[in-house]
Amino acid sequence: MTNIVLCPNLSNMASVKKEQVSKVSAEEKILSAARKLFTERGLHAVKTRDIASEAGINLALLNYYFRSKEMLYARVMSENLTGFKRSVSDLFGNENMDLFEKIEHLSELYFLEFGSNPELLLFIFNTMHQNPELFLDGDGMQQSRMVLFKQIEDLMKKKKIKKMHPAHVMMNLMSMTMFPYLMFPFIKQRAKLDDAQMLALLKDRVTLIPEWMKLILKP
Amino acid sequence: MTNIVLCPNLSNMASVKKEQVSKVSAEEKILSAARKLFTERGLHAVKTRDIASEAGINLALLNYYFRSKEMLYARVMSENLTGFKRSVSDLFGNENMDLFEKIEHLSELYFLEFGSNPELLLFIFNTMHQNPELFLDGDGMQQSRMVLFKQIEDLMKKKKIKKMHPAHVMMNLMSMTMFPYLMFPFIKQRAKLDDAQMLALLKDRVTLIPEWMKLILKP
DNA sequence: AAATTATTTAATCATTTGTTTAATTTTTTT
DNA sequence: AAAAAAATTAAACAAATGATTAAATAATTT
Repeated sequence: MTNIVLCPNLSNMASVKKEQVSKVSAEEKILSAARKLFTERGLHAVKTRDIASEAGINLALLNYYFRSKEMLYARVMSENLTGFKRSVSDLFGNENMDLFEKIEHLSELYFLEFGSNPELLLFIFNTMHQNPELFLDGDGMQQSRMVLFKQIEDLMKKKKIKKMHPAHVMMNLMSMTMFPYLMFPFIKQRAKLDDAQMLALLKDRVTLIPEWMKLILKP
Repeated sequence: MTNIVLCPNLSNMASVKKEQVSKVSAEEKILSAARKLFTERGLHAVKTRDIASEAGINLALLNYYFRSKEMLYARVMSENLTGFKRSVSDLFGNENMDLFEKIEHLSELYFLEFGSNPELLLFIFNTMHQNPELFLDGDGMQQSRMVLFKQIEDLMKKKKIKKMHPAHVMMNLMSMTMFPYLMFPFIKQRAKLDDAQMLALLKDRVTLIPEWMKLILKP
């Protein structure tokens, strides 16, 4: 009797075999295809058959490895988010770094993460709206934001920076760093730039944004 | 023989009857429901049956009045876009208004348009990515942008504003005005604000953004 | 090598979903 | 009021789609 095993290794990525060196497993192929298609088109516009054919595997393997389309989507999401969320949380929560250092690092973090892959931020952005529950802040993120907010408010009390609602500081920082990646194809087209020029502009912003933030915040 | 008429008044909104005063036509109900649902969830996540039940009408009426789901979507889109695009185009192209006046007006335009309806900008944003062809600039918009760009470059030549790529000026302006509406629910939650407070913040930005832009652009 | 387990496949199932049909009711026109 | 047109409905259709099955193949273990 063939005793099939549903979802062989959903939680552990081990499955290290002796001679798989250059061979890409079906599971990996599915994940890559899913990442690509979900990123481009979102959950509902992508059909399981699209993923199967993009991955070059049989349709049934998708359910064999990931149980359902939704679980595959959640998996891709989770992978995309976890690392990035922790980077941001660590940065915001760092007590040994002042506001302007954090602005510099955040600006750079976004460039490194999304400069070569702008659709990824769009994907995250869409998921935020479609599955906000995946974005409920854990304790870590909440504490980290508290640290940052306190830093902002302290600087205001000491009159080191202009007095304004801390949300404005965050909105401006986030706007200037994230928005260009979200609008990538349109800015590219409207400003008549090629990929290299666009990337150069985004790289410029890594140093420009902290300068602009200083100008905005200077008392 | 009952000679049914497909798509009674797709192009003309006339259909003025004698005594429909307070009664909302099925067509209007469908449009409202479609606007609401498409705005919230996008094209693919919304099913025709969702629209029918939200509108409280028979499923077949959707096709009777709008031929297909896609055509209904296009209709909603077109309505959402046309007016707003013209406002922006007119503003950008106005030769009798200088850069900073335009910044002030744009900032206000966004607040008036999206302050009470933030999902609308999200909808437009999603459509930009899902149906970029609907956003191909007409001649009007292209010329208008040219006017604005020329103004920016002139000011730079005259050393009235700092020298930087005009795209940065546009990106910063657009970022600071649009982004908060796109992130509305998240900013609200994370900054622990209620709707009134959030609206007040957005209203503050109407005057703050032009000031910040001046700081950024001051040579 | 035999037995066991894991992977893969083609075919099929069961819903969902966009659309259409044909009949019925309501409204308007004659 | 009768006739015609328009609006509405319930039912059904056809295609798409997520998921499952059972059998076949490959890999691993004993």
